[in-house]
Amino acid sequence: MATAPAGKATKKHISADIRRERLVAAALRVMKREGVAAATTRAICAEADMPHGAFHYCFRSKQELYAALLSTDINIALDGAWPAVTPQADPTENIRTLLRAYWSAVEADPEAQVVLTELVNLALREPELSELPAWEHRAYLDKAVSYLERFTDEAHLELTIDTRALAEMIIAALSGVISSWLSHRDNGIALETLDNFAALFAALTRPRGTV
Amino acid sequence: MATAPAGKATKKHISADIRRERLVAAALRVMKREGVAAATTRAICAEADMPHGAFHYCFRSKQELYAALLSTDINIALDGAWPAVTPQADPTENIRTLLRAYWSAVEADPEAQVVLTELVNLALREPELSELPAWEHRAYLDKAVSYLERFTDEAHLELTIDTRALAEMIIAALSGVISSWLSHRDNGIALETLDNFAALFAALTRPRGTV
DNA sequence: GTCTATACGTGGATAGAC
DNA sequence: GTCTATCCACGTATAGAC
Repeated sequence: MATAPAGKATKKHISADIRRERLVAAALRVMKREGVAAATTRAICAEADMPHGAFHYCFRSKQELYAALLSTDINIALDGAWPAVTPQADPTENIRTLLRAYWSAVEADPEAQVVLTELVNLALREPELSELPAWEHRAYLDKAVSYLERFTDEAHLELTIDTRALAEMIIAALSGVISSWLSHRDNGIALETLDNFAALFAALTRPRGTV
Repeated sequence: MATAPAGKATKKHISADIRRERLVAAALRVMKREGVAAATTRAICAEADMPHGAFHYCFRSKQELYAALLSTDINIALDGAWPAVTPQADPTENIRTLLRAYWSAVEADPEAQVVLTELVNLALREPELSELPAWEHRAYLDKAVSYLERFTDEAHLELTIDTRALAEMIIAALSGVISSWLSHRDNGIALETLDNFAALFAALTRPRGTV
């Protein structure tokens, strides 16, 4: 921030932080376009219009870049996917809205999903990165739990199943549908399956106070 | 088969077919142990106790090996996972048995699942292999459909939803639970989630003839 | 801090002796 | 058919001039 007066540098002087951001963004573009395997340090630097040497004074190693991608950049797109509750509407409709909101984020940027699965797969093999998928899963789970709490609260419902257990099912349904979609690439089937899941999940709610 | 009299070869003479099988098996072992990325042609040949040069007169390219793995070797482990129906038992129990049978195949060889997801991911990027995941998905779907038909027939039930749609949900639930499990590695949660799904899916059945 | 040039290892694939 | 030796491209990472 306040450390770069940038006086009389012979070459362009860009703060390392900004360079990091640009490299991460460039990496993501390359990965979406050509796959994680094709995102070599050379390709990433070229995409970011930087010399190859820049990579290693922004990141100590390539794993550091993977970590940066997994911990920040990817999930952002899905952070806004937890919609408002409409108390007067059907439980089914509310949950369907939830699942559809998530799905439309996927549909809006399918390549990001492919990259995400590739990165998670990669991370599961690297001991230094293997906790990131676990964190990510827990983050999603917590998001789902707090949505369900908000939902049951505002719609005056209660669950006939443990909240966390239902959240786990929702996450599984979402990632399962995505996984199937990656194979068949049929948006209609994916959406229909999610709608069917919504109806099932709604059956696990009842008006509060009902015995 | 009948083409190798193996007369006076100076070096060991093994039919190319057998070599292929051994290489595929060796590749799978290496992949389970160290990941798909580590399964180089050299590592595979070393694992199979063959010289490196053997690889390329058994397979034209490495992609051919990937294809062989994806189309035959991996799915076999899960082929036996569709259990018998117990007509006198609960629908929930029958579906739970189905999901649990699949899951126990996963639990028996978790590394195989990791490898499978890695290979599918890889195949999704290679145009020449990208149809294999689609085929695999359809194969699972068909298996699930025929199980459901057998199930509803033998247990005198009917479905309140399209058979194929339910099959799609079952596949999604299974792969979703696996995907979550890859992150948290908690067998208990996975099994519990599957049991919960079983109860939900059973709610989509009713005794035949009921209006 | 920035960039060029290079080191060093390893990948898939092949040529050519046996 | 089989195996050894080699080719060539490309990966990450670093040394060292500016």
